Amino acid sequence: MPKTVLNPQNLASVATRFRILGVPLRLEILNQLAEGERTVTALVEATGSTQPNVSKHLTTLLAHRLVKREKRGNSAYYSVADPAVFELCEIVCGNIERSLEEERRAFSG
Amino acid sequence: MPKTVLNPQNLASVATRFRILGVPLRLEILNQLAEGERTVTALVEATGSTQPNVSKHLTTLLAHRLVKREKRGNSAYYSVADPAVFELCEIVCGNIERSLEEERRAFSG
DNA sequence: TACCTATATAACCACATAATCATATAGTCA
DNA sequence: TGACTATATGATTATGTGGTTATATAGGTA
Repeated sequence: MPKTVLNPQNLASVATRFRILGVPLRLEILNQLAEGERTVTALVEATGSTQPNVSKHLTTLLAHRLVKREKRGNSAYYSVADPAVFELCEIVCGNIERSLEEERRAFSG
Repeated sequence: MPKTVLNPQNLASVATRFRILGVPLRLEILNQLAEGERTVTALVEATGSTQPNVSKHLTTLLAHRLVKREKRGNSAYYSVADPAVFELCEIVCGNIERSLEEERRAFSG
């Protein structure tokens, strides 16, 4: 199964997608969008970052199709393109938890 | 559920883990290790990269507990620490496939 | 028209890091 | 011991990119 997943043609694409997710602010944005669509302004307030920075990350997320964009009136409403990304985060959290647990056991002997 | 996963304390850890996976050569290494433990030399040959480069990436993967290391004789045998990482790749591939399919549909009308 | 708000973008800086080269370390075997 | 192999590491370079500032664009409203 992994061999199918990681064949040479897909390898770069997969790596790119991981790299996109490897920025805390972008994860925070996606986390906000998990609760529903949000405007840029709302995301700026929620994350505490600057408007150009949030906007740029949204552009990146959009370019890689991790979010969708809908312009209504004066605002741009962003939403998660594929909720499956959250499964990723859960698996990663599971990974980390197991790592830490193992580390703890190794420490405690 | 996503809120639990992406709480502020874990956000940086999760992002880091994604960033570790966001390098093609590291994915290629993990892909090789999916078939079983490998020495550094074997990974150098399989990937076509240089020995110091492979060794450095293995050190990174080890530091973040994505691989395990066992020294036997003159060689170091690396193996995957947590097979769950391959689930990540499958999900990402699913994401990408759906994106491309959507793009294709949008193009074909 | 003019003014306000929301969003995007261009220019720039600073930093992280992937890759390379050279070298060091460590184990094996004669 | 010395010679060989395998692996790790330090120094260096080059490149990518996250963040900031300033500005541009566009829609709404008077």
